Amino acid sequence: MSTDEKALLLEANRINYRLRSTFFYRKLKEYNTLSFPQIIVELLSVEHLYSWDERKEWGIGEDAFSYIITHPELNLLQVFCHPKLLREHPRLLAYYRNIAVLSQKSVSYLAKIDVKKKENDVYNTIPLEPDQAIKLSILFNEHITLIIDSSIQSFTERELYGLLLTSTGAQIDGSWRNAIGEEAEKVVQRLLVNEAKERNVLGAFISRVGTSVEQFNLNKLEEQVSNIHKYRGILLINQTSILFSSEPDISLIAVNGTTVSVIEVKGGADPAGALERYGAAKKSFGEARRLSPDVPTILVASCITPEVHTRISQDTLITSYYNLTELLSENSISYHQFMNEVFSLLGIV
DNA sequence: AAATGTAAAGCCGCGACCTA
DNA sequence: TAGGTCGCGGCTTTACATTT
Repeated sequence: MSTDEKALLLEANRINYRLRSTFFYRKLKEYNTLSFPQIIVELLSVEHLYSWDERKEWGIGEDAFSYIITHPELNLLQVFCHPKLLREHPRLLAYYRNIAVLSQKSVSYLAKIDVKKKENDVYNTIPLEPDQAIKLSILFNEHITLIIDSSIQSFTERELYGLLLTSTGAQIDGSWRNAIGEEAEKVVQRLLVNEAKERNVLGAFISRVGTSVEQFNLNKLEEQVSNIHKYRGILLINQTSILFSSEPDISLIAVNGTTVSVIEVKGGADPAGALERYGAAKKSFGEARRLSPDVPTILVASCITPEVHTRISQDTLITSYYNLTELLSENSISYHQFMNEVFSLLGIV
């Protein structure tokens, strides 16, 4: 790797990790994680209105139960999930799930229940069915019982909140991984739209909702480009179009509706993940080639290791490759190469 | 038949670990 | 040490089912 490339990579990493820091902070607020303990404390005033007689059926271990009930600062509602409470306040699903250190994905695997919608349901419009409340309580309580038992009579309130936060951190991390890929796709989409405008070939935007189109209007362009997620593509004045989707991320569509080329964007910058992203791109391109055997495929990736580079250059599945970081630097050679390739595939010189 | 709801599969990757 | 491999997170799309 040249010193230039090293500097480029370093700068890209610096930007990415700065974004990651603020992303975590933003998500922590968005998930309302810190408000849960307060909500629980408020509920403690009605704790006597909840019976724990059936605790055995709810997955609560007897040792853990007696430990909590005799603990000076921990309360039952704080630690164990009560099915009635869960039905009354479905949003607290997120609290008990994280106390039990279960991911949304794990709950969907283990209890076959999609908790995401219910956790985000601020207005309590989605009811939680009785059997679901029981099922979830059992799962959560079994896990928190495991944790308390493993602590050997030393579990504290601070540790309880520690669990809440670490589990939430894992969730935010997963969300971040999505955001990386999404953002990289959008970056390339915006580049294409702007270039289309520069070349005076931008005809209209295709809206994601319904079938509406928005005629190209210079005054609205800036807003449209910053809200690129609202659009599923653009129409060009030579009656071709560029479509944004997933798998492939971007498709170039000919006058007759056939796909002239597919573009896959990989935003991840971690060298350790280079081969994996290469594999993912191959998978996407494989599908495109299956549908039309000779279609040119273009890979845009942030980080390619030497090993992956040699594989790409020998791989007929990938027609051409561009470095995303290079593409983004002002007036770079690869930017022009990329744009020339894309627009000539669309019949624009 | 159209609209809406739900489950499954696929996509977005990272960090830890391990090896050449 | 670089980077290949593994396992895991969330989110979106797709396929299928159900309701209107």
